[in-house]
Amino acid sequence: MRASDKAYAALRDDIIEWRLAPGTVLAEVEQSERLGISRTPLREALSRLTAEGLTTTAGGRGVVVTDISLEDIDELFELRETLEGKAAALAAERGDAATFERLRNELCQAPSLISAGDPARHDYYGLVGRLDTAIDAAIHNSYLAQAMRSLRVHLVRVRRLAADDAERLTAAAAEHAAIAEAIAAGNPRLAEAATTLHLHRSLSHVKATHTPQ
Amino acid sequence: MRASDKAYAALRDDIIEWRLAPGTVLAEVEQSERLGISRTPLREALSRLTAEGLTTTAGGRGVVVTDISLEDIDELFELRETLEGKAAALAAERGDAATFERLRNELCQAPSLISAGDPARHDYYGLVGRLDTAIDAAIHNSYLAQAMRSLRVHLVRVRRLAADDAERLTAAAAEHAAIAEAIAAGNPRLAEAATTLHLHRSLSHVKATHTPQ
DNA sequence: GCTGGCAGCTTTGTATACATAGACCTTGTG
DNA sequence: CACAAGGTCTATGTATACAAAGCTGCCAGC
Repeated sequence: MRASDKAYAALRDDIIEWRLAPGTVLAEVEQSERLGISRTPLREALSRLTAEGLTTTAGGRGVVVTDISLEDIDELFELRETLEGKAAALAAERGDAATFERLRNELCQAPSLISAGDPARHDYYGLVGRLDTAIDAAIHNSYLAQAMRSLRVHLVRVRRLAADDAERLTAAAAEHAAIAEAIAAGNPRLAEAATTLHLHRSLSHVKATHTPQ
Repeated sequence: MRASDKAYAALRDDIIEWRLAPGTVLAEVEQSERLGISRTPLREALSRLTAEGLTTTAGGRGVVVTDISLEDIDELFELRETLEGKAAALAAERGDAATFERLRNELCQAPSLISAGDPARHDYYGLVGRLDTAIDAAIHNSYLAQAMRSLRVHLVRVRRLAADDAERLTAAAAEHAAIAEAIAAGNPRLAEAATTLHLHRSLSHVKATHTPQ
C-alpha cells in the first residue's frame, strides 16, 4: 500500500470518527511526522480529502477539518433522499430479485445482530453496507453510484452524532428490509417510497438525539 | 495562480475540448515538460482530474483519459435528470422570482445571440451558465450544488460530441426559458417537468447527431 | 516453436532541499 | 494610545534527486 493511501485512510478515519474535531488545522509537517511519512504523499492525501469535502483549504494557513452544522444535515438528507430514492427505484427495475430477497431475510434477523452485544454494531452496519453495495451494483449507473459513495462519507460522520440505540437500529433494520422487499418485488415506486420513509425517520432520529458538540 | 492550478485548468480544458482523446496516456515527465512545470504540481493536477473522473490511473502505466460511451451518456443523463429536476423544484420553492423573471426575458431573446455569428456560441452558453448559477444559488443546498457541478464537467464533454446547430440551440433556449418561467412562478412541479422535458430533448438530440469517434 | 524467467529500462512513488508568500509581531509615528 | 508599515518567521508551493515497482523484450530451456 502506498504511503499516500495510508495517510488518506488514516486521516479520513480520524475525521469520520470525530477524533479530529471540525476546525482542527492539519499542518503538513505536523501530520507528516505524526504519520511517519514525508510531506509529498501527505499533500496528496489532503488533496483527496479536500476534494471530498472533509477538509477545506483555509487560504495560507493549511487545511482545516470542515464542520457539519444542523443545516448541513438537512441539506445532506435532501440530496440523499433524491439520490437514494432514484437508486432504489432503478434497482427495483434492473436488480436481481433473488439477491434482494436474501438481503431482506437477513435484515429481518438483524435484531439478533443488534442485541448480540457488539458495541460497535459491526455486524449490523456490515449488513446495511452490503445492501448499499447491492443497490450500487443493481442500478447499473456508475455516475449515480459514485455520487452516492461520495455522499456516504459525510453520512457516516453524521451517524456518529446520533445515539444509535438498539431501539432505533431495530426499527431501521425493518425499514431496510422493506426497501429490500420492494426492490425484490420489482416495484420502483414502492422502493422509492420505502426509501423516503426510512430517510425521513433517520433524519428525525438524528435531529432528536443530536448532542451539540 | 499556482502552477498546479494552471496545469489542472490546461489539462481539463484539453480533455473537455477533445484535444486529448480518450485513451491518451498522460505520462508525468512528458506533460510536465509540455506545460513547463515540475512533476509535483502536475501530479496534483492529475489527482484532481482522476477524482473528477476525467482520467483514471492505469496501474503502472500512468493516467489515461477516460472514454465516454453511449451508455455513459445514458447514465449521465439519468443522474442529471434526478439532480437538476430536484434542483429546479427547490429553486421554485426557495428562489427569488425577480431573478428568474429577468433570466426568462433574456432567454426569450436568445435567438438573436445565436444568430449573431459567434461560432463558439460564447454569449449563448454564458447566458445558460448564468441560469445554472442562479439555480445553484437559489436551492440553498451546497451538497446538491456540488454534485451538479461535478456532473457538468462531463456534460460539457458530451456537448462537444453533438452538433449544436442553431435550430437546436433556439429550441433549447425556449426550453430554458420555460424552466426559468416555472421557477419564477414558484411552481416546483412545473419546474421539474420543464427540466425533465428539456433534458429528454437534449439527450435525444445528442444521440441523434452523435458522430462516432 | 512455444513458454517461462530474468534483466534492463521506463515509469511512478517518495523524500528533501529550496523558493515564496502570507501572517503575526514589533516598532515607530501620529 | 492606536494604527500602520515593515520585517521576520513560519507555513505552503515547487523542483529535483533517489527508490522502488511494473512492463517489455530477449534468451534459454523444454
